Amino acid sequence: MFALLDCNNFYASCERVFRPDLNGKPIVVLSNNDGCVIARSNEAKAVGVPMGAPAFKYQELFNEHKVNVFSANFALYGDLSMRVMNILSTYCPEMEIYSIDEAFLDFRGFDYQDLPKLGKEIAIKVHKWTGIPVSIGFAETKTLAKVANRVAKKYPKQTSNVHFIDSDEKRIKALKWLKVEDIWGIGRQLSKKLNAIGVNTAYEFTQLPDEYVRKQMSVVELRLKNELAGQPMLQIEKRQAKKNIATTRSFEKNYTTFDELAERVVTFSVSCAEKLRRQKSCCTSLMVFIHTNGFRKEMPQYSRNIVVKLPYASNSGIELAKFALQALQRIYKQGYLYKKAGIIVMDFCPENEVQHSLFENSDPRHKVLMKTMDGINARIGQQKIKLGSQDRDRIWKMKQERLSPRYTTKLSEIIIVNS
DNA sequence: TCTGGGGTCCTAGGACCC
DNA sequence: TCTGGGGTCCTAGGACCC
Repeated sequence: MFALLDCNNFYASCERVFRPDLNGKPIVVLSNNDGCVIARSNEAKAVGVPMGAPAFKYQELFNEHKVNVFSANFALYGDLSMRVMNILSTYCPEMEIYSIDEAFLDFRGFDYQDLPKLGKEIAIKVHKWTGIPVSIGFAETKTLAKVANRVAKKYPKQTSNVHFIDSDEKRIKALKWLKVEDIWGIGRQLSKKLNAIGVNTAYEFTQLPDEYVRKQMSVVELRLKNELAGQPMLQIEKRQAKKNIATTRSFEKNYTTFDELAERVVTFSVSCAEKLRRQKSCCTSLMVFIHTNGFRKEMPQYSRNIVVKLPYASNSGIELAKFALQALQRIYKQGYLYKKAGIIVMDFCPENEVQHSLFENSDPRHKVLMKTMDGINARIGQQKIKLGSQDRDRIWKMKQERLSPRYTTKLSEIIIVNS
């Protein structure tokens, strides 16, 4: 049996942990710059706030239903996520942290355990110890565990937040209930295609011939079909080094000059370099992109990206910033209102296996310098040491008007019980 | 006025090799 | 008159996930 544990409305639930007065009340959490809705409590879903809703368009609805609005507080969510995962790791050695609020557990071989009982125990303990409510689905494949999890979420009372698919009857019942677009791995495009040929439920999808799925779709969907039929095709995956790393942001206002964009590009490069060093990789190419606000159709639009191959592998913020700036120079055009920019670093190699070049190499002094900078920033706070070409005063100048305290990671913001 | 950020995998087609 | 068969690597684009 595989289990999938998923935290219910995770970000919204995090906001409730230290604010029990918000239980039963609608909550939404907004993206960076307080742009759009990225999480909703059940009550917020019930009053009709859709996922991804632009906050400014829904202000009236928020007011009308007294929706509690929060800016994303990733320090809090990350810390609570870690606590949840720590508890899970005490139950099962084979675990895959699939996202900030989800984990697969491999219970194959737990033959003498009463898994239904264990599942309930896990759900209760996580809730009790962290304040985060969770749902758990058990089944013979990861994809079916996802399905089971959905059932548990949809029927919390009947299932006590834990659902088992342990017979063919239950499997078929769940698949007949599940809409095809709700299958893990079937998105908007594929469900449109499937609906067009009369396939509306997960069960109907499993009845398609293999060759059809393989030809009309791809091996991924064929794997999915087998998984839904109860044949495990996916295993628990070990945490792997990333193959791409990105730092991209929308700006709080439009930028016009090269210098404004350059500062952002340098800062994003420094951030990518830090992330590279954290996983002990160097990159050998990088992409810079800039674009105007695509939502403002009446404005002149401009959008370009450029990929540059580096002459040598590097994870030095100084070097990446230098190459990124050269790239920016090649794509920047005057006369546009820029809304977003980003850096994506690609083509990695391990930092201790860098192929040296005969003529041009990464400055060896940077290694020591970066280590020192990382050390200082780790000790006294992010971005305390920066490059001269970065804006000294700003951290991420983001609009975050509804930010909750960092209850668990910042001593000065700890909750006061009685003052 | 205001619309997020960060990832992965697969396929088809072109260029090239012997 | 007749024009093979088997590969690899790379890229862009499209799909998906949270």
